[in-house]
Amino acid sequence: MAEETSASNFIRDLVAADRAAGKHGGRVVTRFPPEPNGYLHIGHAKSICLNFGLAQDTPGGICHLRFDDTNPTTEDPEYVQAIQDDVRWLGFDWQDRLFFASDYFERLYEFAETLIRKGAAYVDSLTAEEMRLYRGTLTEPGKNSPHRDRSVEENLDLFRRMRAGEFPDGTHVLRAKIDMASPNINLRDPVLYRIRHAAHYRTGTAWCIYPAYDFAHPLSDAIEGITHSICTLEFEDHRPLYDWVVAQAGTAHRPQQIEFARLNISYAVMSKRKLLELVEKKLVAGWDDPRLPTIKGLRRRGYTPEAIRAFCEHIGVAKRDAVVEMQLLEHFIREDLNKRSLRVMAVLKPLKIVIDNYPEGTVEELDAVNNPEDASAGMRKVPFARTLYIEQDDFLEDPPKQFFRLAPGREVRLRYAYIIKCVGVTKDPRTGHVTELHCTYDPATKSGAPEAQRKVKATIHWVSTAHAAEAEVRLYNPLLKADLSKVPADHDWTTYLNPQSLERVTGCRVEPSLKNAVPGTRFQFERLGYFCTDPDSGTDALVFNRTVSLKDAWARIDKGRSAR
RNA sequence: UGGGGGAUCGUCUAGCGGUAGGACGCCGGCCUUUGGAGCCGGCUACCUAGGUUCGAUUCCUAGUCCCCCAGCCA
Repeated sequence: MAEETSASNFIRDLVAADRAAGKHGGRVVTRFPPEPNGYLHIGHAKSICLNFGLAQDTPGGICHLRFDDTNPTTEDPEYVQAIQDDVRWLGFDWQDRLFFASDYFERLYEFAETLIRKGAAYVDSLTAEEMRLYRGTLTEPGKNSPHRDRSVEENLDLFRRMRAGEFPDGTHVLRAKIDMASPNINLRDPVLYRIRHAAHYRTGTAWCIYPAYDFAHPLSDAIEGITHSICTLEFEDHRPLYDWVVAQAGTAHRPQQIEFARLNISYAVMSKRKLLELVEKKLVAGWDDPRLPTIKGLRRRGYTPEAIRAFCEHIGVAKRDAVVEMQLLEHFIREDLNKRSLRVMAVLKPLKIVIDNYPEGTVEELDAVNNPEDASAGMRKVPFARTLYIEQDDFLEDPPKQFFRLAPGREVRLRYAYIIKCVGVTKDPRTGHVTELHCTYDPATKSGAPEAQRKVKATIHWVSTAHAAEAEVRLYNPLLKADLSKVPADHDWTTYLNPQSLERVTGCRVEPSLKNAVPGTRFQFERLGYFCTDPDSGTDALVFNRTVSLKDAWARIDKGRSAR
C-alpha cells in the first residue's frame, strides 16, 4: 500500500482533468521560465520539479526551458550558463527546447502594433512619477492619462519612433488601454513597453524598447504552445491581464495560468534580491557558498540531486503560504547519503592517546566496512598503531551517567579494532586541559576475533597519528539567527546573519584512504555526519564540507542536561 | 477601508457529506562494533459562530486572522 508513488496535488489533478477532457488537444506543454538575473535556488527546484515532472508524468508531455530575458539592465550570460548547469545537474533535460523571450522580440513588437491598431494600447508620455499619481490607490480609482485618446496613427507613429530610438529613456511607454478605475490595479492601463537604451546580452543594441513581463510572458507562452503556465501566487491577480493580453493579441493558442505557493525554508535566505546582496557585499563566498540554498551552494555543500528531488516531491504543491522546516531537507539528504556514502574515519578535534601495552613500531592493517547499508561497497584496510587520535568529545574526565564513551578507568571499543581502557590522563599544568590519554588494549578483543564478543557501551572512531592526513573541515550552521518574515521591513536584515554560520576547523586528521579524495566526493565520517570534498581541496590541503550531521542522541541528552 | 488568494497536528501535506491519514519533528522502547541506520509504540490538528443534514473538515451564511497587489522588476 505505502508504495513510493508520486503524491498528487491540485495542479497534477487539474492537468489530468484537462487531458481527460481533451483540452488543448490532450497535449501537456509546460515551461520553466527563469530570468537570467541570478542563480537558481531550492525554490526554483520546486518549480523545475513541478514543471518537468508534469511533462515526464504525462505521455507525450514536454517541458521547455525558456529564459525570460526582457530586462537588459539586470541580465547576464553568466546566469544563463549557470541556470542551464543547475537544471541539468538536478536531472532534467529540455532536449532541443531551449528558448529565449528575446528571440520573440520582433513578434512581440508586431503583437504590440496589433494592439495599437485595434485601439487596445496607446503611447503615454507621462513621467513615471505622474503615472504613479494617475494610477490611484488601493481604494481610490485612477484617472485617465491625457494621452489616452491619441489616435491610432499617432500611437503607431510614436511607437515606431520609440523603437527607432528617437526618444530618451522614460519619455514614453506603451500602455494597455483597459480600465483606470479597475479594482485590480494590474488592469489600470499597465505598461507594455518601455524605452531602455541599454545593450541586451543577446540582442545587443538592436532594440531600445523592451516588453514588460505582463506582455512578454503570456505571449511567449502562447507562441510556444504552452498549455499550463505555472507560476507563483503573487501573479494570481495578474491572471486577468494575462488572459487579456492573449485575447487581444488574438493568438491561435490560449495558455492557462495556474498559481501555486512558493517554497520558503526556515532560517534560509530565499529571496533573489537578498541572495544577490549577500554575494555582492561579499557576506558569503559566492553563489556557491555552502550556506546558501542555491543549487550551486547545496551542490558544493554535498547535497545530491536525488535528495533535492525527493524533498521537492514530498513538500507538495498547494496554494497556502508555507514555511518548510530545514530539518525536512536534512532528512532527505541523510536518507540518500545513508544508503550510498562510503564510511571513513576522521577526527575533527584530535586528542592523542597512547596504548601503553601495544608494541612500539607495530602497524596492523585492520579490515573496515565501507558501507554497512551496501555490501557491494566492500572493505578497506585501516592502519592501527600505538599512538592514535580520538575525538576530544569522546573523552570526559568526569562523565555524567548517560555518557558511554571514554573516561578514566572506562572501556570503549575502537571501531574495527580493540577494546581499550583509559588508565591515565596527562594535562597541561598551566591550563589544566587534557593533552594526552594513556590506555591499555585487550588483544583478545580484536574486531572479528572469536573472543571479541565482549560488549562495551560505546564504540568510537580514531585514526593513527603516523598515518593520518591533515585536513580542514568546514562546519555549517544556519545562515540566519531568525526567520526573516519576522524581521521588520525597516530593519537591516543582514544584522540577522548568524556569525557562527561557518566554523572552520583546522588540524583535523583523516584516515589515509582520503589522501587523494577528489572534490565533490561524499563520505560519511563515522559518527559525525556526511561530508563532501570541497573544490578548495588538494592533495596538500584537504578540505571537507559538512553536508549535514548524523542524528546525535548524545547531543540531545547533553543539551537536555545543560538546559536543566 | 478596493481587489485577489489562503486557513487541517509544532512543520509540510492528504481528504471532495460517512471512523481525520502520511511525512518530518518530538517522546518512549528494541536492536546495534556508528548513541548512525533499522524496527516497534506513542504524541498533537480541522480558525470562530450560526445554519442545512441522520451525519459537516467537506455544503451555506456571517465573522476572524494571514498573504499578495499602488515598478517604466519578474
